[in-house]
This record gives sequence, C-alpha cells and structure tokens, in this order.
Amino acid sequence: MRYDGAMTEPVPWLDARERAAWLRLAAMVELLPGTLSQQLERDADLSHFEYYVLAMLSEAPDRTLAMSALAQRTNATLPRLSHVVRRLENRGLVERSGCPTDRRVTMAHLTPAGWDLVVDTAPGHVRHVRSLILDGLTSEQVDQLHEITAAILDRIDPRGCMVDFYTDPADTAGGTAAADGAPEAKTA
Amino acid sequence: MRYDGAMTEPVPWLDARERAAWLRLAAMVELLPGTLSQQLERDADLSHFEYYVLAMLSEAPDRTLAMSALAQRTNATLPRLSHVVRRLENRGLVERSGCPTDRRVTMAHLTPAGWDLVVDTAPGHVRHVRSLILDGLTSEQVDQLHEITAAILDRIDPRGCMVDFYTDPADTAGGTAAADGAPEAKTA
DNA sequence: GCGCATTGGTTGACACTTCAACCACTGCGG
DNA sequence: CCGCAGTGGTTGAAGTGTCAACCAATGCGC
Repeated sequence: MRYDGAMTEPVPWLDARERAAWLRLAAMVELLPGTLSQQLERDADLSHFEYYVLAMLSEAPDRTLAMSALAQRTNATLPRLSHVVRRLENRGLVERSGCPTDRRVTMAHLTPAGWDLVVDTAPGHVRHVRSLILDGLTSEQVDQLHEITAAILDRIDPRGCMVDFYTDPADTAGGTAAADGAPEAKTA
Repeated sequence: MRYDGAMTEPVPWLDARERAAWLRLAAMVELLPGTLSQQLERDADLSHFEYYVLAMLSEAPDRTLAMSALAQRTNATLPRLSHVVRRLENRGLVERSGCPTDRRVTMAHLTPAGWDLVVDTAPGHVRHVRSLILDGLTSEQVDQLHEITAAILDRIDPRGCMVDFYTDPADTAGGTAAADGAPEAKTA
C-alpha cells in the first residue's frame, strides 16, 4: 500500500505560505462542525445537520422535498439522510409519504411542529453564525471567502450538486433573510 | 428548549452576499473531510486524522510527543486521540510509554514502520491537497484564505491551541517542505 | 409485453466520535 | 506529612456516519 517507492515526479512541496493557509483550513474544518452543533444542541436538541435538513424543508414549496433532492441540498449521502429523517420523524418534526406519480420516491414534509422549531431556532442560529464567522471578517473578506469556497467546491464536488440553489440573482434584490435557509417568515 | 419566544432584539439576518458565502463555507466543511480521507484510505488505509497524528509525530523532536500535546496539534479531544492511538499502536505504527518525570503523562512515539508509512504517503497527500485546494486559487487568494481562517479560528478556538506552531517566522526562510506536516526528509 | 439496467430509497453491520465516569498521579495548603 | 483539588489519560456505552447489500419501481430496447 506504499505510495510509490520510486521518485516518479518531483513532489511540489508546500511553501510556508501555502502550508500555513492549509493547516489553518484543516483546523477550521475539524473544529467548525462541533462548534456549530453545540449551540443548536443546547437550544433545540438538534445537530447542525438536522437543523440544516429542517431549514431546507422549511424553504421548499409546500415544505416538502423528495429525499434525493433534500440530500443534494444538504450535501448528504442518501443513507445518512434516511437515518436522520427517520429520527426526525420519530420526534414528530417531519413526515414521510410516498409520491403518487413515481412510487420509488419518498417525500419528506415538515410538520407544523417542525416548522415551529425552525422558526424558534433560526434567530439564535443566525446570531451564532454571525458571531463565529461574519463578525470577524471585513466586507471584502466575506466576498473573498465566497470566491475561495466556490473555487474549492468546484474541485471537491465536481457536480456542484448543492450550493448553487440560492445563488440565482432572482432574490439578490429582496435580500433573502436566511442563514442555512431560515424560514421566510413572510410566507408563513 | 425554544430559543426565546419574545422578540428581544431584532435578528441581524444575513444578506445575499453573507448567505452565499456562509452556505458555501458550510458545504465545504461538510464535504472536505470525506474527500481528504478517501485518498489516504486508498493509498495507506489511513483516515485524514490518523495521517495527521502520524505527521505531527514525525515532525516532533525524537518523533515523540505527550498525548495532550499531540491532541492540541491535531485539534482533537483526548478521548478521541486515545482511541486512535490505540488503533495505530495495534498496527505497529506508534508506541506508547510512560514518562519518567511525570508519571501521569503518556508519551506517543512514532515507530520506524510509522515513519516509513508517513514518508511514503506524504507525497501523494501533498499532491492531493494541492489539486483540491491550492491549484484552484490564485496566490492572493491563498493569502486571503490564510487571513480569513485565522480570523475564524480566533473565534472558534479562543485559546488558539493548535495552529500557531508552525507560524513562527523561524523557518520561513528555509521553506518547510511539509503539508499537514510531512516529515522533513533532511533530518531523516 | 418481456427482460434488464438504472434510479430512489431503506436497512443492518461496522467504525468512529462523544460523553461521562473513572483512575493515577501531582502539587499545594495546612 | 496528610488531605484534596486539579491534571493527564483511559475506558465503556451510546449516538452517528459509512458502506454494502438489498428491494421496489421505472423505463428503455426489442
């Protein structure tokens, strides 16, 4: 399983700048998920991923989405989503039902209780995201972060599955009032 | 467990720019760990975290570090590290031994087999990191990434535990030839 | 209309992380 | 020198993610 004993090509080692940037990125990727989940677990007994699932449903038309569509929007594999939705269903936050037109498909629907939970949880979560990420960055850095993450995602997730749902300039004018996709209160 | 029913303070919602940057960051944080581990698992049957542990040991004086020091350098909790090191020890890549001066402390030492594995694996890993992250960014963006991640880490990890070990300008001149801390071949 | 590959989704087993409890040791206050 | 709080580390149980296997339904080729 060794990589390749012979020196096939000179390895383009990282220089100090690259190394420092990469080590910090790695540290952030390691630390951020836990930090995000802590606040949500305390306030709503939800992991960040669970919140994400509920939030995406809360924004969908009819608060309903096919499992595979939901998986794309949440960057999850289908098995993972299936397990999580089952747990959320047991808590009465989500309901599953078959799709009449294509009976392979399972639709996930946000219940009123699930909606209420998202509505109650969103403000605190937005505040938390703001205080962790955005408050420490200048306006230029937010734009830079946007560009950089877009570039990296292109290479990590070639199909660009997720991520580009809310990039459409349609609502750029109105100013979407959501983090992770908080519910749009007006449509409630 | 609802967040806070009453409208205490107006929630500073995210605008379109902030939201887009945040959603991409969240997606990246979700997707990157798996992508990183895949390559290492294929080439060396190591998760990214396991590689990180071996790499940090490979750079330490005498290739040895106390468990708690190693935990800091790898952004891990002590229980997590303890489990992982036990597995690595079972594979003969690491050895544990008591510390004579403070008998509470456990020292973790990289075995020759562990060293060889890191040496063989590092080039492929560096190439992978380069192709995933750095090749898609301009030189300016690498610096921006450095600044942005530093700012975020300040807020996530107030104690700044890890991360600042290799920021010291001492070796900026020599150009450390490491990603995640690959072994410094010259010292071998 | 009959195969058959493909899609959508679920399940169970296994691996890993987290959390709380716990033990051993240190070092400080009296 | 004793008691005790704090540190360093390990362990086992419980929760979560991943992977492979599987099933049902679709729709295409013929």
